[in-house]
Order: sequence, then structure tokens, then C-alpha cells
Amino acid sequence: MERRRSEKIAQDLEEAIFDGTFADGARLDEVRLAREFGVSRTPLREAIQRLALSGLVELIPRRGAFVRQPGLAELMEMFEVMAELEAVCARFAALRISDAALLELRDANAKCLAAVEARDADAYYFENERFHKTIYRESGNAFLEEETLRLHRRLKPFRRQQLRFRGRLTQSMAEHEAVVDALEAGDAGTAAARLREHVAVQGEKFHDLRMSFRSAAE
Amino acid sequence: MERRRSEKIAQDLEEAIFDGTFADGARLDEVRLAREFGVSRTPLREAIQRLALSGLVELIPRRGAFVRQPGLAELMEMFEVMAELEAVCARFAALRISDAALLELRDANAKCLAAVEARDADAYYFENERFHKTIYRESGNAFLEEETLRLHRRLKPFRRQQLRFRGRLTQSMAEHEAVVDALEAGDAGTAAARLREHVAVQGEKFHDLRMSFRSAAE
DNA sequence: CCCCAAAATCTTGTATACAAAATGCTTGAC
DNA sequence: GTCAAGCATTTTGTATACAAGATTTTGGGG
Repeated sequence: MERRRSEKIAQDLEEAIFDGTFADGARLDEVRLAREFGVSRTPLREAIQRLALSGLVELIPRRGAFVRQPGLAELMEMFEVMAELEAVCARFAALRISDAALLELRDANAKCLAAVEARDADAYYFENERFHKTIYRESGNAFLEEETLRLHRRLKPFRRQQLRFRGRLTQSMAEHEAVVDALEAGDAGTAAARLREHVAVQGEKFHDLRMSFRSAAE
Repeated sequence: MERRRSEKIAQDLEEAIFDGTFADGARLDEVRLAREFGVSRTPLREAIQRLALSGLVELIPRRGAFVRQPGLAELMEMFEVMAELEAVCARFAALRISDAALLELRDANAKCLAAVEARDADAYYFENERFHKTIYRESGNAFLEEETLRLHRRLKPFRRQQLRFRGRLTQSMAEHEAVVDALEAGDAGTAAARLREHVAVQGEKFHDLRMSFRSAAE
């Protein structure tokens, strides 16, 4: 826990932006939010600054902070980079992964599959995250792990919507298993390619989803 | 230019940290720096926060901000990631690069080579940066471009020391040309591999350099 | 009736004042 | 003499007050 007030406020605001409480382009009124959080403007400004550096809000001098939701094109780009980063993690991990981590990946997948069959969305997400984060960690490069986690967090709210696709989940599990097979075999190229494809498909599915949303809404 | 005071202070502090004005672990005294910059603590704190989010300083609650120079191990990791990011840029660029950009790459290389022969270090760095940044841009993924630029900036002070290696520069130019050849041919795999190797070598050379510094200093 | 300009208001950016916490120093006891 | 406890000092975190710029509103003129 850092300086807890501005830290917590930043998290809350982030959540609110992800929730869609703040629409794209909405202005973050400092005094209003300060009242709402029951603090002065100072910690709130620090929180806003933090969000600005994360790219969630745009800071216009003397004008204020405006929510900056990524558009569809930018999201596709982010998913593309996510796929590449995970592929790099997999490539490194194929050479460096420990036996214990391989067991953890198998375990996460087993529990993930169980969650799918039990229709337990929360458990599915938890185990799915454990799977991916384990690969980041086993890349053996702490900086890469951190950067990949950063993007993972940023894309989290958009990834979440994919549960709506029936049948995608079991397919996803099969892809996970194939990745682990390649990692176990120490086949860096295959592991990278499979994980890249696995994540890229998420981006594409997301694309479809957004499109259907758009046409349904307007 | 954002809120210019805290923005400028952050840049100055960043520069000072890179220069080695602040040693690793040094505390950034708010009141002292505020006096030094002739501002109050408020904009200075915002600048420090910014640096903290960039990872240049560590913020310990109720203790203060401490300069956090990356150690050798972390730097190697960062160069490793840099090589991978640039490789991804090259892979994308191979499919998307424009003829104009290819000409720009050749032009940058030519001027770079001229700078080497003229022993013009500044010109060399300028053109070298132009070369790499052009490839980032031609990846056709603005988000990837931005993220790669971020890491590029962060590694800049450490890359700068490589001029000391005689003979490395002409070799480096040859590698650049080979990368452009692959891009021109649209050979994504080769372009990626060559650029990855080019950047990875920088990291290794840097490693050697630091080692020699260490043994010389202590 | 509309448009332009000036003033008033609102909001951000900065400074200062205050509170809380941590560190270090001093003093006292064993 | 040393260790511990309490107090003082220093420093961060927060609140509030002040200044500067931007926007909006109002009033006057065309």
C-alpha cells in the first residue's frame, strides 16, 4: 500500500472508468470528486495524474482531465501487442520453465476446465489469469513480466466480456494445453506461436463482440 | 507542453538521475529541491510522482522518494525486452512499410555512416534514432510504437555509452542495411531476427562495458 | 434579433499552512 | 557504560487559501 489515499482513489477511479461510470470524454471535476471521496483536491489530483500517466485520462492544461476510452482501433492494436508480448514470454519460458511451474500450468488448466463445466465464471477467470501469469513469470525476465502484467491489467475489462461466447471456452482450454505441451517439450517457436494465436483470437473475438454491440445499440 | 512547471521539473529531474547527479538510493528532498527549482512543494511532488510511475524513483510511504537506478541484471532484462519489441516492430513493418519509409531508412543509414566517418557523435545518434524510430512507426501499430518508444527513451542514457567501442559502429551500420534489405524484401522473419540480434548485441556490449567499468573503478 | 465584447464566475495550477508519522537525540535508569 | 523510553525535530501527506487562465453570461450596439 503506497500513500493509501491517492492510491485508493486512483484505483476507485480506474474501476469507475472501466465500469463505464464515466463515459468517453467525460470531465473529471476535481472539486466534485473531492467532495465525493471526502478528501481535499490534493490527493485527488495525484490520483488523476496517475491515471493520466496510465493513459486512461487525458490532461489538457488549464482545462482539466478527460476520460479517454480507447477506441476499437486502439484496442485491436493493444490486443495485437498483448499477443506478441505473451508470445515472447512463452518463447523465453520454453527454455527456462521449471517442472513445478509446468505442474502449476496443468493444474490451472484442469481447474479452469472444471470451472467451465460448472459454469463458474469467477473461478474460470481466476485460473485463466493464473495460467497466463505463470507463463509471464517463467519467462525468467522480471522486467518483461512486469510490462506484460501492465498491459494484461489494462486489457482486463475488455477481456472480461468474452464469456458471452459459448463454445469459445473449451476451445480456449485446448489451446492452453497445446501451449503447455510445447513448453514441456522446450519448443520455443511452437510455444510462442501457439500462445500468440491464442491471445490474438481473443482480440478478434472481442472485435466481433464489439461490432455486434454497436449494431445492436444503434 | 502539459502543465509546464511539473512537466519541466520532471524532465530536469529525469535528466539529473540519468546524468548520475543523483546516485542510486539517494533521497529526493522535497523542500531542498523545491527551493532549488524556485517553486513550492506541490509541483515538485507531482514531478516526483511522475518519476515514480516511470520506475526511476521508488516511493516509500512516509519516508520519501529514493532514486532507483536499475542494476546490471535489470538493465540486461530491459535490453532483452527492447530487442524483442524492436523485432516485433520489424516483423510488422516488413508487411506494412511504405516505399517512402524504406527510402528514409536508407537515407538515415547513409547519413549515419557519414557521421561515423566524420567522427560526429551527435549526428550519429540523431540518425541512428531516426532509423529505429522509423521502424517503430512503420509497424503500423501506434500503440506498439508508443510502448517501444517508451522503453527506447528509458534505455537512452545507457545506450549512449556505446560510442566508446571502436569498430562497433561500422558493424552496426552493416546490420542496419541487412535489416532494410529484409524489410524491402518483405521477409518478416528475417527482418525480425536481424533487428533482434542487432539490439541484443547492444545489450551485450553494454554488459562488457559495465564490467570493464566495474573492474576499473573498484 | 443577432453578434461581439467585457466582466463575472468557475476551474485549474501553485503556494502555504497544518497534521501525522517517523527518525533521531537526549535523558534517565539499571 | 549501555539500553530504553520519551520528547523534539524533521519530513511527508493533506487541507485550504490564493492566483491565473478559460468559459460563460450579460449588456450594449448594429
